[in-house]
Amino acid sequence: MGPNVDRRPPVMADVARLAGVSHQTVSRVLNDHPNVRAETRTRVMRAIDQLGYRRNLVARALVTKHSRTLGVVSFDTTLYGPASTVYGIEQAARDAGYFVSIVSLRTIDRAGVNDAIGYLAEQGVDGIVVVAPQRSAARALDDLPAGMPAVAVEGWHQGDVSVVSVDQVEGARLATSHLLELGHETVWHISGPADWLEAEGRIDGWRAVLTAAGRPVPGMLTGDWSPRSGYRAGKELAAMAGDVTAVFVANDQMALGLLRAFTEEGVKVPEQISIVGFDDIPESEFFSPPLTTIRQDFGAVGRRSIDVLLRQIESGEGLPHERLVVPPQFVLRGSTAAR
Amino acid sequence: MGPNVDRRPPVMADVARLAGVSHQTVSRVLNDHPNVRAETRTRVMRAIDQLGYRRNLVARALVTKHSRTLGVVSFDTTLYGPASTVYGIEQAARDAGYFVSIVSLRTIDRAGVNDAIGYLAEQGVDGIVVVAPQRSAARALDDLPAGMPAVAVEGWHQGDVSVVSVDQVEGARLATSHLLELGHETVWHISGPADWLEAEGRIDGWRAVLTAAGRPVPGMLTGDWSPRSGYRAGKELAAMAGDVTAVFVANDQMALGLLRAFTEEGVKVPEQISIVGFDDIPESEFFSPPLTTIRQDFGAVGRRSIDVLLRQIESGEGLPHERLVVPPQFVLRGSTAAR
DNA sequence: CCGGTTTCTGTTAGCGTTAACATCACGGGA
DNA sequence: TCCCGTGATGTTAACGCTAACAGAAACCGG
Repeated sequence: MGPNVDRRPPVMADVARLAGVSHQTVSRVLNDHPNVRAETRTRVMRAIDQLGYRRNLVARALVTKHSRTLGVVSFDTTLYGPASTVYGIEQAARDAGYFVSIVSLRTIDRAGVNDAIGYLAEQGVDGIVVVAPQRSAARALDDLPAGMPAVAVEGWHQGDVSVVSVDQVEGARLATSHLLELGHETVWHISGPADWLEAEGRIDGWRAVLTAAGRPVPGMLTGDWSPRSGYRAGKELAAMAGDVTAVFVANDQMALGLLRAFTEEGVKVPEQISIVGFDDIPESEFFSPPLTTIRQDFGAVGRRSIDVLLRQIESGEGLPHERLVVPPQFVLRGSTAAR
Repeated sequence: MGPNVDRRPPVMADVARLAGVSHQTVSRVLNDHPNVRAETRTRVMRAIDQLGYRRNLVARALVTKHSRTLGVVSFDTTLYGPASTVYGIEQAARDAGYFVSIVSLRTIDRAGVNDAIGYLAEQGVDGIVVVAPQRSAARALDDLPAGMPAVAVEGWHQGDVSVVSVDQVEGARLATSHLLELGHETVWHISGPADWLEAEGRIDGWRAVLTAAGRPVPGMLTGDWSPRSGYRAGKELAAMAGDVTAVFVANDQMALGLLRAFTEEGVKVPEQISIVGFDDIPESEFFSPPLTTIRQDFGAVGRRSIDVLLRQIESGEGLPHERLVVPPQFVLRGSTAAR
């Protein structure tokens, strides 16, 4: 059927020939250049979908030096937090007309993050978002390729890179004060793993409220974010019987483990012990009892980070680095009660 | 400091000049071409990291016609299932030396999936994985760009595209038979939403076991995968008092909602009603009681789909389309008991 | 009806890489 | 000694697109 029997996909020149114009005119039509006669435009358009032509963005990127692709480096996108953040990033990027190329690290360390950034740079991304919740990962941002726009999410700030994050310290404050206001003498804390910035922020907020109120700061248990580690901590706490009346757990999954351990040990929540979690995962509302927790708006974090990044890209570098903080939100449910 | 004070990143020609060779030789070194003298190779290498040169993969893709990038189209990567699948895909792809470009759809319909595929095709991906758990989305695969390697995950098979999925029917069989073996007269089912292929498969397996055993097939309740919808179903079921003794719930999140509703209504699990879930999310083990469920190995699904896709890409089309099924696994915990 | 805009379209020259072919030096067998 | 194969390198021409400039056609006021 006609001249188009060969396998090779059509290129601009083919469209041009069919429409009886130059390839440049086709380019103009595709890029909404104003100076094209309406009739010419429709003729080109007709040729385009007659041939099923799609423009080759690789060739375009080569000459414009913009790929309209953003790189995202993240850690274990199986977890609710990272997954939601990346989702927010992807949505915001696509709304702005950008593609998203993802590198999801198994283990997160400086070298791994650096490699990932390197790959993305070779691939020609216009900017990079690094979801770097760990100290070691955050440090990798110090040696970004020169002139590469970048944003750190939940990252640590010191160098010259913008950071968007939820105010962890404030979240921990909300949780701890709530428990004190209910009349508890002090609040125990099950923290996240050591190297994590979020874990540190939550510890800081918890400790700050306690000392400001002149309360004793109990020894702290450390988990790894998993329900299982919360379960182990719960067993330990349950053994301490009446000493413990209130616990602030660094995330909802560990809180679930705690709840389970308490159920097994016959400890009643919230009658004997009150619990506050962190994150507000979709399940929390249906725990037994429903979990009082601190909500993080991961979607907002993702969107804001793209805002910051695009502003950097489109203004052609030179912008001062920003530090954007998304406020956490207290969510009252059934796992806390007055002492 | 020397000639390299300008901002423009170095290109192959710069490296060539510094090493005193032609740009083609630099290309040869970079591509591990055998015919390069060892001494020349090291000279080039030295020049490369002296200049901090990185090769421009966009230019490379333009001439080779291979971007070494794979496209992934998915739906709500906030959910554990899709998130885990995409994670598996990304890991497998990177191990094979491919990048992954993701489009995560808010709502999934034929037009949306088609657009996404179109964008990815323009961007020059070498192949596409579509996580298409809905009938409507699966149909979009019928009009893939000609010659574009593709794989559907959890998709529907009829046209000429390979499919990788967990055997939903078998999973539902395992769940239902387990409950019958415990002596329950029949098994109720809370299904997933109508258009979803996974929901359909689970209904089929459930119904098949029931009719094969000559048991009555109770009316079916339908949820939307969310804990809340499970909660609503749980309230309904609780109202039916002694009639219901066993429930197979189409996913773990809804099972959690069910558990919560039963707790509120004073229905004891597993004493009065046994429950089996589906997915085995990390939380299930710590529900009260720990949930008996059917595990889906999402990571394996992701990896297998990349296997299939790469085989297609690297053999230069023409391969027969495959249908790969990953077996589900029964996980016995505490939410089921003998009648 | 003429010079000077303005609008439309075409021509040419890259972007940075790899493919294909050309060249050159070297070594070994006839 | 000559010739030819082989290995190492260089030269040239794409890849498909946009930018920059050039030219033609249409328009306008004096």
